[in-house]
Amino acid sequence: MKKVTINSVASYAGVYKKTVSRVLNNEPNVSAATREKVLAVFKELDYTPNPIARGLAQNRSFIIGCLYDNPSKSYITRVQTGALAACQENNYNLLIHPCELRGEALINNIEQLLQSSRLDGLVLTPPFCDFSELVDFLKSKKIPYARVASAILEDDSISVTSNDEQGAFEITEHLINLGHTSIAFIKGHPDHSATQQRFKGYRRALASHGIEFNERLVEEGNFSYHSGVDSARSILDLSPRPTAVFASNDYMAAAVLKLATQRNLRVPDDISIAGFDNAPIARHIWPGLTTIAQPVEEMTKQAVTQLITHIIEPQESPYKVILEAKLITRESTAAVK
Amino acid sequence: MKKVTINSVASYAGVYKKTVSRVLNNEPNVSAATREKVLAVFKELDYTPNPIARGLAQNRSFIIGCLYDNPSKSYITRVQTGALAACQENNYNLLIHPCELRGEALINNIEQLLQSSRLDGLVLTPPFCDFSELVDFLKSKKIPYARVASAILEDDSISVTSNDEQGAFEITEHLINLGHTSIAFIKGHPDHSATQQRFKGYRRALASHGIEFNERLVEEGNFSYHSGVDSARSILDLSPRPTAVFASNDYMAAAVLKLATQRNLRVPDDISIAGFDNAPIARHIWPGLTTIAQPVEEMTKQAVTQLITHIIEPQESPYKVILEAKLITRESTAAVK
DNA sequence: TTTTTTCATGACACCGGTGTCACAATAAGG
DNA sequence: CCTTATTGTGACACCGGTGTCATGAAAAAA
Repeated sequence: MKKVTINSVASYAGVYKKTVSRVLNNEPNVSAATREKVLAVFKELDYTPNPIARGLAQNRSFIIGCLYDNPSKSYITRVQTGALAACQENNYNLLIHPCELRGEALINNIEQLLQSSRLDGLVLTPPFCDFSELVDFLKSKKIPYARVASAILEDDSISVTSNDEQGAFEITEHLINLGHTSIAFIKGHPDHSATQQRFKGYRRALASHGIEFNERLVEEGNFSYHSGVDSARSILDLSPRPTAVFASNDYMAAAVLKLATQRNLRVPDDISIAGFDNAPIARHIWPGLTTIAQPVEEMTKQAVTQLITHIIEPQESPYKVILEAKLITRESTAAVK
Repeated sequence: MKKVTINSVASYAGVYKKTVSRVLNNEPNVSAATREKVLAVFKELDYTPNPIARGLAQNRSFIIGCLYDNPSKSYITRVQTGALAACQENNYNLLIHPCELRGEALINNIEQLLQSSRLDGLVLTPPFCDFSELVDFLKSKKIPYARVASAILEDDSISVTSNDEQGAFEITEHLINLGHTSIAFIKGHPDHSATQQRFKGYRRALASHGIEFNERLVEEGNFSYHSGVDSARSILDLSPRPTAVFASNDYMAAAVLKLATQRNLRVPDDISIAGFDNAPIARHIWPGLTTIAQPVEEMTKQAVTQLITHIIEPQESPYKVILEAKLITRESTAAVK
């Protein structure tokens, strides 16, 4: 495999390399005949432009960075899938960068990343999407970024979200419609805006059905399975025991299910359990979890597509979309007996 | 943030840029005084070399590609974690590239990837690590690669593996020691070498304990949860029903557990279930799954570290390591009644 | 002390593209 | 038919580093 460079193409086609570059970039001011000729040589020599050289000349890397700090592996892979789809369509590459939001030197870490990799832009997934310290830093450095699943919409940046509050409202209402009035709630990680949103939806559903909010039914979790176990213990120890539990994600819901089963409670006969996210585990366990499905891949794909569009040619008005979340009922919720 | 280039550093330090380059790359033939001076300027101007320019000059991209085609999200993220750890230590970046082994044009796809991204090397995860068509292609193109969790050790390339056969032997023996003699087995995806290895270990354990192998107890799966459901159905329909099931991974084992529970079988009292991989789901369900834990992150980290070492300076003898797998007993297996 | 070797550094081309401008050829306008 | 725009292409510097070689100074050997 001898190297095919722009120079070899140029001499082979009998034109100057700048002309080849013009064809490559679909620039105007190239005669149709020349364009055809060069394109034919591309085919014949099987030429692919060197992205590194291009990057050097244009000060671009054709790489997007994806920031995450999330205990849910399934969420991460869904984000990656969506981001990769967008990247591939645009001949971009994806660089993944897990790091801790509360790490001692997040900003330094990111600065280091940007300096060493010359990323063209960043995708901020929860909880980074709502971390103003980081967002402000990126703004000051003029690094393009897009936010996925953020609760903050006022910001003048690219943002693709789904409606967490509404999803939580619907799943709570689903429980209420099944006759439940004592519904425990497990919160997510306080750094994630989804945590507040889902809690709001839960409270709004209670209020709109005239059910009094009871603080003792609320447990603090952090989206991890382990935190779900602790919360579940507190909830199942309550007396009277709630007839339903709504956990802010499926891992914590799975933890409730596990503990309930260990205690010989029948789900959903003795207690209904609902989750959020439609993670794989929701259908891998018995009974399957009633949950809310969010279009995570689609959100991320749209966000990254817009980010790349913006990088290539800065847009006047920021792209903002809110996608629908959908209730999925499985066996873990049933009418109260 | 004005740009700091090698030229600005050079003029600031009063040396020629090549000298700066020498300091950057720790080349010999730089006087201690000059080196100190240049290093001081690095600090003062907060200089970071531009990897793109470097890449152009050295025809390198400082990017490793990670190939996978795996239904297990937890496995993928573990691989990524290990690979990222190695990359970060060496100032490399990781590019992830999911693609289908049996896709119509895998080789074309990979060729395209290599041409467009100028990757410095590839990590092959199962099932790619044992796909000779791809390995031969990479060899012919002289693309450095490392294989993770491969069963083929004869190859003269970097390979880090754990002993699947031995792991399967141990977990089968664990069941036998609990008194089980009728142990069903669910195979993995036929394209994965682990599938054969685990099956071998299962058979060796049976043989070494004088238990006759029964073909009717073996089901074909493909590592997906869904395939586990189908296999589980066949196994639970057998009469007499086996007293234990060993599934080639935890997702399929979880499927067996789900179906058994749906049919009101008690696990492990009525039937023991064992998995493989120690995926998160193994401890997220009740009863927790007895399984084999492999050091996936560590394997990948070592493989990538060696790959990078090899890229920087080709090694004479290929790096080969086999790491230990470990039996983890949980509640899903018990003595036969 | 003279000659040879080693060492530190400079000069410059080069990696493979893109940006800017000059210039000739062609098309449009008066 | 001549002047003025427009268009297609070439020439060349430049992006920010590294490779190669020349050269002068210092150290080692004769």
